[in-house]
Amino acid sequence: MSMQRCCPPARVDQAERTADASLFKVLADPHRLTMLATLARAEDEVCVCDFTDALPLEQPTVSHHLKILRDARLVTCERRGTWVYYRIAPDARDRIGAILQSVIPEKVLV
Amino acid sequence: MSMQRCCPPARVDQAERTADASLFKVLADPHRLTMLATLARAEDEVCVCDFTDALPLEQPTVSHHLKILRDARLVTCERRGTWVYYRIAPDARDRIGAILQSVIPEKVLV
DNA sequence: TGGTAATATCGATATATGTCAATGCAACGC
DNA sequence: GCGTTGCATTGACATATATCGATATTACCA
Repeated sequence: MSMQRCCPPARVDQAERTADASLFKVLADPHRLTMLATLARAEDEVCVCDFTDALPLEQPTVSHHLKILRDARLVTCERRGTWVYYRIAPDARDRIGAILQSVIPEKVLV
Repeated sequence: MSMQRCCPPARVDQAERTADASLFKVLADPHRLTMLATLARAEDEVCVCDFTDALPLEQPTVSHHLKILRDARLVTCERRGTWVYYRIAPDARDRIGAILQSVIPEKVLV
């Protein structure tokens, strides 16, 4: 007897997920998460020097991570004098939440 | 005049974020997101062969990605005969949502 | 104008990651 | 047992990423 198929073929999701994966990639570093958590909890903006002081990273590395967060538009920045101040983007959480919802939709009880 | 400090020093978040970052790393690949999205939408379980058929990846690569999802306990699997069937872990969404909440807490309107 | 301080960028390097061919292993049918 | 099929593992390789020293840039102050 010939082997039967394993099962009715499942529909594999066809949505393009490259951009979503890219955003998760931005989140896939503990120091960037620390930066985001700090910015999310800050009353106001946070100076780059605070990160440089507090994180176990050299200044170019801090700057590198901030650029990745900027490019992903999860944070915004503003220079005042020699200093640069960062804020979390107002829609940062919603953007991540929306992606999570699109990948694993919340089951609503009927 | 001497330059003043940039600002009252901000408290940089001290929580350990390595494990959180690791979970986001698991999500930081478009093919793994496709697998999760497929499993999340499946009525029931999904056979590995469906992924091998539908994704533009060779079988060892599919197996590699599934192992990463397994190790992160975002999916479970069960062998029946020659075939192996995967399911999304029941707490997958909640675990990711909890991390998002811990990094960027939702602002509750007062 | 010249010096200093804060941040960004560049270049180099070590490590991590995605991919696949080759191989191993388990289960099935004959 | 033997061949076949589905999936996992291994090993190799190319690319991506985190990190840092060196340097550039910008703004301030004397």
